[in-house]
Amino acid sequence: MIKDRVRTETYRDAIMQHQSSIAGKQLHHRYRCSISMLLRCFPIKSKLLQSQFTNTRLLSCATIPITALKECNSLAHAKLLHQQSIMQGLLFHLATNLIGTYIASNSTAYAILLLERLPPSPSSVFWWNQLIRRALHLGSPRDVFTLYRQMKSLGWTPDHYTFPFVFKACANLSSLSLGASLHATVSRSGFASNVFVCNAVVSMYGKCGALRHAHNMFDDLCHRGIQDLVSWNSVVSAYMWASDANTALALFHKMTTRHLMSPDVISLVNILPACASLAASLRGRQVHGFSIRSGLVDDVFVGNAVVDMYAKCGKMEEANKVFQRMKFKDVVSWNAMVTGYSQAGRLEHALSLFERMTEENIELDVVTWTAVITGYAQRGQGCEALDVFRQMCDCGSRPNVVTLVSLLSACVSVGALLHGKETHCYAIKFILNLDGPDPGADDLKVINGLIDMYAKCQSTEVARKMFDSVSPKDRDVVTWTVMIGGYAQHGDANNALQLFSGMFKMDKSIKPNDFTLSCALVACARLAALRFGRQVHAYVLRNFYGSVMLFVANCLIDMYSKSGDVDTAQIVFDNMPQRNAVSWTSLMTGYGMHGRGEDALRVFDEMRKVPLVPDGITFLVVLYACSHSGMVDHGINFFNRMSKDFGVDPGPEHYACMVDLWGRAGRLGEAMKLINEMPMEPTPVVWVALLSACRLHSNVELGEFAANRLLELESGNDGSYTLLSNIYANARRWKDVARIRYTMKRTGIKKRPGCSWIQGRKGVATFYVGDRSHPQSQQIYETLADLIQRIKAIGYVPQTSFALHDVDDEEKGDLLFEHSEKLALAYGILTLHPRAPIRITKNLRICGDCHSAITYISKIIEHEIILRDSSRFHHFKNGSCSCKGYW
DNA sequence: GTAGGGTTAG
Repeated sequence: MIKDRVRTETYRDAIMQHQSSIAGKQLHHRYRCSISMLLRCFPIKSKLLQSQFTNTRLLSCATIPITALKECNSLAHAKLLHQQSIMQGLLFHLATNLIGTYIASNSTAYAILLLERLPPSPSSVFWWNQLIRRALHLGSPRDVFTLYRQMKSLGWTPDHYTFPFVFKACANLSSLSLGASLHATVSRSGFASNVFVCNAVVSMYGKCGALRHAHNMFDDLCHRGIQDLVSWNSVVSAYMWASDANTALALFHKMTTRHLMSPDVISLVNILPACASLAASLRGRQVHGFSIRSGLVDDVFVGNAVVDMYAKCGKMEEANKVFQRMKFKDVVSWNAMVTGYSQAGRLEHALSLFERMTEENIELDVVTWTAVITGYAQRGQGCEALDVFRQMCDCGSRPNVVTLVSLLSACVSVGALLHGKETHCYAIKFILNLDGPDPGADDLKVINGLIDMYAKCQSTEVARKMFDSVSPKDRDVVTWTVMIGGYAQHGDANNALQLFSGMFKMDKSIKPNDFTLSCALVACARLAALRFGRQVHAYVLRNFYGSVMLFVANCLIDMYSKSGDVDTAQIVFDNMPQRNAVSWTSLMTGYGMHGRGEDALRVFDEMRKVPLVPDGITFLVVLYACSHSGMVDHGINFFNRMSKDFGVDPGPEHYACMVDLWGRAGRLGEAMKLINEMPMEPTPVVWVALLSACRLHSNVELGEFAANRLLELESGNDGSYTLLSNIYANARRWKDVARIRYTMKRTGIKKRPGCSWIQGRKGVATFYVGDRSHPQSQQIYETLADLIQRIKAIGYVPQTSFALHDVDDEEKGDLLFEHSEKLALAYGILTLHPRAPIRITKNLRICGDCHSAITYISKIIEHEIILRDSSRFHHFKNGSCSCKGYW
């Protein structure tokens, strides 16, 4: 009956027949027949059957024609086919179909089960390759190795299709050891002549950071004459991985000119970033031209790379032109533009593109968001960056390592410790993977960012704890650099130098880079640690011979001038192969600090001849130099010309400098007049300049006025209280002194203790006021007492107003004699070679009495005394000081 | 029938 129906009836009828056999609990036999019939007629159509097939109890006795099942690819079909081929004794013939079906339906475990039972044969290696390829594309390089080892242990021989996949897995794991041993296997098994396999080797070495090996393999291919375009592309890509864009470009050039290879899409997307990273816009333009002529520019990858190349070369107009003409744009095209504008500091353009992306329903990805966050961070708009981060999270976009590092730099730019901590929490929750024994490369980037953030947000101790928590073997040069830099800028510069030395001792293999060296030099400059600075300089010369990096050289100029040796700063400057605006201003600042205004102005003139256009900072430095050298007329002249002749409008800092200039020269009326003429509200620095001048010239009324303005703006500054208190003390207004001292006590403002240190023969010795902790303390005080006696005899009179106490004059004198700079000087005289210069650094301004005493002392000793205070340098020699009273 | 080289954020 059923047979008849099969011949004549429709699918619907057959189904009905089937259903009735279930409902009527018909004989098993009939049920089997109904399934067979349905399958025979309608093998794929029947959803109902698919669900029935999984019922193995029913299927175990049904015989289904194999042809009906061959083309199916669901797991259920595969299982049925598997079962039927066993039943019908066809498994061996059908195994490969089955494996394919299992792989296609993501059931690799079944596929492997079958492969384990199959006798190895070259033609069936195909299925292992399929499995391996699948694992690779799913991003599981470890599974690739498991499969590779499994197939070998079962007696299969990998072929020339297998190896490229496995090499790629090595590359993804960046495991040179796996890659190299696989390379050995390949050479032994006679695949050395297969260009596909060899190209994969080149690529693997490149991605594992073994550039030399990659190039050797490539040379080998060339030598045997079997290299093709992919070989060239692979080796160029290897150089790009090693960030050697110069060689990449040279190879590309050789490939196109000498070997007459015609670049393809991949050659172009390889070489355009090389042009970009070198800002070689001319070469980039040539490549762009070629891509237009060859029509390859229509490829979205090429188009994106061209846009990015122009953007990185700072040619946003060109980038935009290409972007506009692109037939097909994807999110990368937009990102390249957003990033370009953001990097060029044209954040408004970036933001408007960002908005257009939203309007045009282009899905923003993590790169888009990160580019905007970075744009804000670079501008110092940390709050906006954090807002964008929140928006990003709200939109469901997952921040990654780069986003977090950018966000941390945004926190740094606004000193937002709290937001930094929030970011830290976020990192722990979602980004950092701290389960393993040691942090991965991505983890380390975030940890480095966190150390940097804590150090720069005034939490050097937390930063140090994090630094210590990273095991020395896991630290990279950035880890060391951010910690050293944190100490140099925001913590104790001594710690920075200690850590810098410790780095060499702890890890012989670690090499400081230009950032590390700059941070160490910043610390030296802070401490005026000339000897340490010279050692760093020597290290630079030994290890970076002929290529002292611009940044480092600028720091050397700063270090030498701040350590009292501006002449060596000039030598460093003279020997620089290239200079930027910072080099010039650093040198001018150096001369300014030492009161060598004439030299500063000479440098300014030379700078204009280069020619370099002076900006706001240049003028600030020039005015500073004039003011510290007493060159009042020059200063006034520059101040008047800067806006008129150079188009640079003076800011509050320029006004402060002018107030300083008038004030030091004792022309307080003119200083006050200038403040009144200011087009903007005076900032604290302006009032500090006036207050200092009032202290210098004993003007109580104006001093009080300045101090009150200052305290309105920032009440927590101990310096302003001290200055005012000194003014009162000088006028013998002890009640006012007491009032100030009371206010300070009440509001918890503490006067920073004065501290001086001196470059001794063995190291640095540090002194506080009245310090008796030094082992040679007794000799130091004796030397000092002797000196004071001797200079009193030649006319020195202690200027008691500098002692901040309402006590009788004799006692004040005693306190004065214990000032840290005097102690340091006595120690220097006691321990240094006769005639060796004595280099002293003080954290605050030198006290007036000390200045007078040291001037006298320089008359009776043979040493030159070079003293740096918080404002400038004083070179004492033969009874006079280089500051000529301008301090 | 499978394979090698690729764009954007720090």
